Amino acid sequence: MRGMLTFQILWELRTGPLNGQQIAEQIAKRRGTKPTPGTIYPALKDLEDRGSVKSEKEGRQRVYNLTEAGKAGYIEAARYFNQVFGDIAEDAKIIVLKTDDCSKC
Amino acid sequence: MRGMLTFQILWELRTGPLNGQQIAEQIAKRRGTKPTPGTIYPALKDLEDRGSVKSEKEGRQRVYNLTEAGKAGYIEAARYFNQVFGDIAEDAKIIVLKTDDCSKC
DNA sequence: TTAAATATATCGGACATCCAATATTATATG
DNA sequence: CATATAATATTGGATGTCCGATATATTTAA
Repeated sequence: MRGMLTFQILWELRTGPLNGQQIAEQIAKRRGTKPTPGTIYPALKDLEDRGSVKSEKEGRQRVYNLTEAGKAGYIEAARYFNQVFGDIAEDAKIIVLKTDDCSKC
Repeated sequence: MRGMLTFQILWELRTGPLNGQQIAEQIAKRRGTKPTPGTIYPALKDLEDRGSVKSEKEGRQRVYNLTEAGKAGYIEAARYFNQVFGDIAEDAKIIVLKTDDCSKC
């Protein structure tokens, strides 16, 4: 699906400003592997070019924040995600619950 | 995200055999636009080459079914999806509920 | 002061998605 | 029988993802 990385970045930024490496670490927590700089920085640059995030350089770190447009875009993407994946996500959750139960037997 | 289209195809096939156009229509129901032949048939061919689905030609239709490997692969992909997107999906659902409530005010 | 570590930034290449356009095959309709 | 429709199949191009490698900038450690 297109746009899933940027959607995840917007999701991470919804709670407050983060720098590039922090975003990568948050994504790593969920997906198990840390995205490399070659993944994170072009995506952040693209989001900034499109006006969804704004960054401020603080020393060697660049801190990223959602803009108003970014918040609106995140909500729109969340609605679309729910529309496309809502049922799929429910099934996935059930599968995990069933599989975990079985693995405890 | 990589692999999301094939994950959706496996999800549609989990309930029984479908042909290419039926799969496209099921995906269209959720995402609002119907994938074109250029999207569906290469993806189905790849899934068959990898042993996740098996097809049988019936007249001008080719009917696709999950294989045992496909079922296992679907469960694995569902677990990964839940791991990466479980929290995101919950938030997306909350956003939809809140936005729908507001649009009714 | 210098070296190491951290953070950022870029680029080329590979993979997956997505489509438009085109072609082929098989069935339905006139 | 000829035409239209439906389904499949393929290809090239564009977009997004993802990475490894490399380079630059800044802070920290030796």
